[in-house]
Amino acid sequence: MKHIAESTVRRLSLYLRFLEEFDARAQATVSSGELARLGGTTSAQVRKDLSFFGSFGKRGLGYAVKALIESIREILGLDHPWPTVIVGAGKIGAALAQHRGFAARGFTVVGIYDADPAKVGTPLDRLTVRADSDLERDIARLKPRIAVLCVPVGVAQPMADRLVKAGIKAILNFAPVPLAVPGSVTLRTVDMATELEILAFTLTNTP
Amino acid sequence: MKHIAESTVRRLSLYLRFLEEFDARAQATVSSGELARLGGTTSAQVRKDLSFFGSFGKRGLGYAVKALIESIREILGLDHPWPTVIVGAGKIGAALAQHRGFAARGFTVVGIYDADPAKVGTPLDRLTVRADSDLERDIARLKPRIAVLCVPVGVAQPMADRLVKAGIKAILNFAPVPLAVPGSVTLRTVDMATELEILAFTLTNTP
DNA sequence: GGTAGTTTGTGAAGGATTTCACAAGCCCAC
DNA sequence: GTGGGCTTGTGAAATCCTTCACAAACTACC
Repeated sequence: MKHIAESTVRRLSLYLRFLEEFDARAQATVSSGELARLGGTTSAQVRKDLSFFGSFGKRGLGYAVKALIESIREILGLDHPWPTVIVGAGKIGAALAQHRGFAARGFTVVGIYDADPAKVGTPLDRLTVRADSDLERDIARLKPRIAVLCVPVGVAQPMADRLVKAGIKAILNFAPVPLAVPGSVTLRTVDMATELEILAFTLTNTP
Repeated sequence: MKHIAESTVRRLSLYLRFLEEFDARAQATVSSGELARLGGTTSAQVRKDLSFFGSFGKRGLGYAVKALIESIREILGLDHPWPTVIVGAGKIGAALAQHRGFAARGFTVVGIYDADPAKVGTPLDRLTVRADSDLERDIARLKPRIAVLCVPVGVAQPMADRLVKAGIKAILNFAPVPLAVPGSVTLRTVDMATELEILAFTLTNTP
């Protein structure tokens, strides 16, 4: 398949949110213009984004909300659950483990791990923090393909290496350090400080 | 000034990290190639990024680490502190309030607020959760220009409106909903579920 | 002082993404 | 069934971002 820009995928995720809201309000169809207005983009952009994957609308009418939800779910791979592990049960890891939004989208947290014996055993929602030495066994058993990495900077790279070796195929990294992973593994780093710095830059450079 | 792409600013933030590491190891100069390798980009990109703001290197030699750190700090606006408020003392808000990386970059959290009386008074590091009714007075007094918004989806928009009215100029939004703010206010939304969905898409669409 | 070896800064080229603009298709009313 | 009013899907144009490639400038060493 042709390469799809990340910005396109990000917008599809956003459209999906809006569509679910429309569905909740029992609106049956929606136009590219409506989705665009909500998403802060243009109707042409919405149509182009969808057109990479097929033809989902009806001219003159717009898109059937329920059908488009199904289609986008399938495009994003959300038509089946994604067992996920969280590594690091510090403040951020624990917060994410209890985060509603993940489960709602099919990212089932099947385990949260920490190297600190003091944290092991802590209950978090329906989970209990487990020892990081259990990671390999649990990954082999529960077959999560995604890991959310919330460990301190110093141990992020070795832990990423362990996860890759254990069979993890995608890592969402919250440690403020760029990680090296093999090409067969997908990596995304979310760095809160960088986001604030972008804000600071904008404030500094706009009159 | 000419418009600068967000990707450029994001990379500058990254270069700054590397430069600080080089400085900690007492390396005095660095080439665009070294920065590029660490950052997963090309040396031409590094030089182009910097060239938007001036000419910082010496041909044949590279960049003086300490001087470039100073220059990038100034470009990003990190040469002075940024008082910041966190709104919402739930799991994510509390985690961010205690996050080391913010203070390290000059984002001083001057207050954390919540509407839930049960949370008000909770100590977090050197701060105590305050009532959200204190927001307007505190913003007027402490003059933060940046707010980190960690409230539930349902109240995110009204709270953003309040913050804007109170004088906040930039919002980092963790609520999974796009907010409307006036053009004079900068907004960034970080949506964890979207990040996971991008991973899911990649896993689904790579052989 | 001159030469070899680096590395920067930057126009120009190339590639990617967004926007434009319009034909084609659909519904509804009559 | 025909016309009017919408809305999609999509090539083409425009814009934005990255990579290329090379002259200019510096150090080191003889």
